[in-house]
Amino acid sequence: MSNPPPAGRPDRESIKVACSNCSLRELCMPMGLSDDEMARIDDVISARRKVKRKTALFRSGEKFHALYAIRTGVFKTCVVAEDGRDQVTGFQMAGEIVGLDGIVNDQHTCDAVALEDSEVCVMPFDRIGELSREVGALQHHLHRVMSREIVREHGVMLLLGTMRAEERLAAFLLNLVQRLQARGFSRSELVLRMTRQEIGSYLGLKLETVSRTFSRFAEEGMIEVHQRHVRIVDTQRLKAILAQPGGSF
Amino acid sequence: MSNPPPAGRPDRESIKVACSNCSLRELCMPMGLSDDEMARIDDVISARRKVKRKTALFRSGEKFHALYAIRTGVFKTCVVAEDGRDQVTGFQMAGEIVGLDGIVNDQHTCDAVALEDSEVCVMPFDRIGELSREVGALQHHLHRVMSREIVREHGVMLLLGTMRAEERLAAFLLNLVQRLQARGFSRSELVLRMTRQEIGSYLGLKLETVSRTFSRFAEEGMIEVHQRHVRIVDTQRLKAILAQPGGSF
DNA sequence: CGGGGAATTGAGTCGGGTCAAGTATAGTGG
DNA sequence: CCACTATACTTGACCCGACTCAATTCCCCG
Repeated sequence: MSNPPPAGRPDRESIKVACSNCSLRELCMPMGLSDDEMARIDDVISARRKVKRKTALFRSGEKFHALYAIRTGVFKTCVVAEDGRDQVTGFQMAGEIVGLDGIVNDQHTCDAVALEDSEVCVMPFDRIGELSREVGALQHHLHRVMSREIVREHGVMLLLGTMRAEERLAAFLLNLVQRLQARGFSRSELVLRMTRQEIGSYLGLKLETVSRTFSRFAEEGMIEVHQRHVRIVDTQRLKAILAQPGGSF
Repeated sequence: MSNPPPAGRPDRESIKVACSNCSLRELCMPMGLSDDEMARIDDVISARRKVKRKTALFRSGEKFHALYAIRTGVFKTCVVAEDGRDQVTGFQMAGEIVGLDGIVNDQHTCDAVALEDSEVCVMPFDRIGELSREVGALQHHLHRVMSREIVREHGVMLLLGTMRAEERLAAFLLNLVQRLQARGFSRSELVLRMTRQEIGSYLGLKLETVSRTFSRFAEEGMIEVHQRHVRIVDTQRLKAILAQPGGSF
């Protein structure tokens, strides 16, 4: 664990990360930085951290000291009430940032759990704060990331507050596939990294309802489902579900 | 409207606002600032703006250029889907900040509508950005405000995703009265500034359900309801509703 | 190859939605 | 000041979509 890496073969855990040549740069970093600015940002990213499937990157109650940029893998974030009920608040993938919830009270208020073996960049928050005071683009970028999260959650509230089961699942699938496509994956084929239970928690449904709704979509020829493998056959019809409810107002 | 204010009696619309002696300072500003820092923040708050009941402070689609700190009154924020469905995403009162959603795309993504005649401080966002680069406390404060909003929305997602109607309304009332108490109002008496419809939208319920649930609480002697006047008679029992659902997992 | 979590499917129930009627309250204009 | 209207609220009856409980089936992994 704390042994020095064998000579000639650097320990992957401890080598310096370089945003400057990271393929996810355009996903999690501001655009149009000078070489100097980029180098200083590289300097802030202190380390990578691997997180094995089903283990937590952080848990509610832990002290907050860093934001995390996901390099590979998928996470879920979830909050739990005192009585034990829990709610998945989001699924995050490569290039997305987790940990923003911890800033208010210097303490995480949700769990971030890897759904598959994953790797993140650790970005100590005080360092980010310092640097963003000097690099305006970084400051603005951070504000945008937080604002984007607020807007995303508005969308989830709309979903949870007004949509029926079919609409929720359609919205979920379309959102997932859209984000995957932006990362170079297929726009019709996807592998769910989360269980029906977790999808249900996110969408405010029971796992049986999620399963049944998948089956109904499949029956109607809109998708093909084999366990966690989903193929979207008719994107248009899936989108049309979102516009249905009662024919506007 | 654009007439110069009569001499000797400054136009309340145009006079310089001073955070430094605002009674809401501890609600919407960072603590422990030097006089100099405070003066510079005063300088950023460009103006106040009055917003009449039922009119919008900003609307979805409008260009974003400022955050707004509420001085007096109450607002609701709501998002609307393409098909016209809308969802109230929050109710904001004195000392709270609205407009954070606009940062990502330089454009507001929700409406902020006054529920009673209100007044806000206009805080141009580029000025905030500049100043927060120099005043560390302001920078951190802004981050905390945004993070707090993210955490609040997590709570709403938990409510919408897992709670039954009674729990939702109990949580809503307890939250409202707690925030009012923090502002020096009674901890048992409150006047709702929003309709049953709006409460329902926020809680993911129909207005009839909200009304029925109020009536049930009243029947059971936990609250007294006369239209928008609510008296909380038994806070403990109201809190107990939140811990019920099935007796933990 | 066997064990166990995950997923599917069915039958029955119920909480909250829908539709509708009736009442209270706040504005508005005469 | 009062009548009139619009809007908000309450309440009842009925219905339906999602939940509950339960029984299999399907894989994935050791």
